[in-house]
Amino acid sequence: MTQDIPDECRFCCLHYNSENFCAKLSLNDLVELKAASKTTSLKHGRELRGEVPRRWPVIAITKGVLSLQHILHDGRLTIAALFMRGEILDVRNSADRKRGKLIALGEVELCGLSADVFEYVIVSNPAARTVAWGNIRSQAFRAMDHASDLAKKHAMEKLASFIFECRNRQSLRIQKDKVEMPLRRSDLAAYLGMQPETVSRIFKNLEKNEIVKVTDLSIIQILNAPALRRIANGDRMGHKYNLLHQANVKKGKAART
Amino acid sequence: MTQDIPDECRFCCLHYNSENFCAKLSLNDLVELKAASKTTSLKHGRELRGEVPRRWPVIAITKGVLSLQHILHDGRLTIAALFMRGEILDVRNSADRKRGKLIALGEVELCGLSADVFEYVIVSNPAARTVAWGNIRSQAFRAMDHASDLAKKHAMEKLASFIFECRNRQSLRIQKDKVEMPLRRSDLAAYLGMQPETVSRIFKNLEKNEIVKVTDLSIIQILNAPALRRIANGDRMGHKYNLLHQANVKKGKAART
DNA sequence: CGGCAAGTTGAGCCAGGTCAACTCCGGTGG
DNA sequence: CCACCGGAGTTGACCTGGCTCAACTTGCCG
Repeated sequence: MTQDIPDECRFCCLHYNSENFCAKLSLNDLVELKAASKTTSLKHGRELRGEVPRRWPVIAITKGVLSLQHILHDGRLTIAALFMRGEILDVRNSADRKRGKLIALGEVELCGLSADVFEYVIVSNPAARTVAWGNIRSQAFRAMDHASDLAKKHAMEKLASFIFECRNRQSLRIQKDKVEMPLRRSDLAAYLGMQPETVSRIFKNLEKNEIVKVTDLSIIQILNAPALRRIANGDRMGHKYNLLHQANVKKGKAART
Repeated sequence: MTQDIPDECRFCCLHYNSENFCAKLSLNDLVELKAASKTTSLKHGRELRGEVPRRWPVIAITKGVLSLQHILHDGRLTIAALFMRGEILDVRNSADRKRGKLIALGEVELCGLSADVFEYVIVSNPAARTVAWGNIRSQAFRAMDHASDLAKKHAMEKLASFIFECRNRQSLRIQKDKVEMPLRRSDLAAYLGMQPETVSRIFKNLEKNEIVKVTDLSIIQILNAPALRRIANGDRMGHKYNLLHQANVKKGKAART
């Protein structure tokens, strides 16, 4: 009896994109994994919880952006990490850590995999293992990069870094110099550890200096990539743009040396 | 021909601590892995580079603290992550990412493992695989937690969180209420995204409020754990301690409600 | 005991947070 | 078709936590 690729998989980026996990599977394994999986979708702002993460704790994002949110006692909210299409998030044993909630930013579709079958695939298929291992490693290193951005960069530098992060992560590029930001301003602020007001001001400033152009609130066109790169890397030269308080300057405060 | 546990392994925490990677290995595998490994030590401030990370890219920390440092163009330095005794750090393919340097904080000893033999063990030994996978997952989640701390917490809250992080990570506890901080103040500041001066002021403040007592610059005694916990969690109540600028208060600024 | 690095203390300042008002836009129903 | 509403984003004015710079103290090593 010959089996065929399940329809849901055929049009799923984890399968048709040859670098992703499911693309590495044999037909048999794919069918088996599919049988032990559960697809769901989440609307903006909804939390992923309940049966899905408990019974299918290896979560492959097939569409949209899933965020890991932490909330402090007094209500301050941060987005600790973003998970985008093609990534696999392993939430096994997440009960024992009282870590944050998984909240959808925009429309999210995902495919929960059974831990047992996932484990079996990891052992039997070296290519799939390499992809999965590389995936979690890049999550770790990305989180570390992000932590170091938050630690020492100024608001404008963080935003510049994030534009590049988006560019690197997005699978489908619309146009060479355009980057899609699949987040609302307030979520962006929560991820970068700043206020929506500040995000707005920084974008305005970057536009005034003709470094980027914001077309659609979620599409950023990079006009001056080298300058943006310098800002992201914390070059002192970027400081000449760092004029959030232009008003003060106009009011007559002396320009710095 | 009967083999014995290699001496170096016998007294290594990765082996004698039953939760760690090498403890899960059969004697044969242990001997084989040892044969394909390379131990080194690094003095404070030295970078791990050259042959070791290239030829033995799976690095098990057996003693001390290794840091991943990022440096911005204008010299600002951050510690993106800390790797402590018992942890395994996988730096395969780290060439293709222009990510930071691995710098020893204090005396570090480590055991570099060959990628091939490590991979073989991962496949053949489920218990070892679970440990290694769990290890990298906790690195990822810890980095995310840290990122979210850096994003929204105040200096005192970050420091309080870090005291708990140290307590949770340290293998050997000296005394119930004492935590060892295996970092110098300036490294601590680099990890928490603040200035050494600020770290100093915060410690002074915590001592004045009898929440902790600093005995040895690297030993912190927790006097009031619930209060420290509240501060770490961002409870508003913590604000009553948040008086870095006591001078201003003394000078007559009105107390807040 | 002398010299250097690490840590501490003080004074002043500024980047970005806070608060409040306003604009923009998509959806809804009369 | 337009008036209304509510949430997201923007703008302005002001304030403050923590950075900066500089001077000082402490601890460590030869």
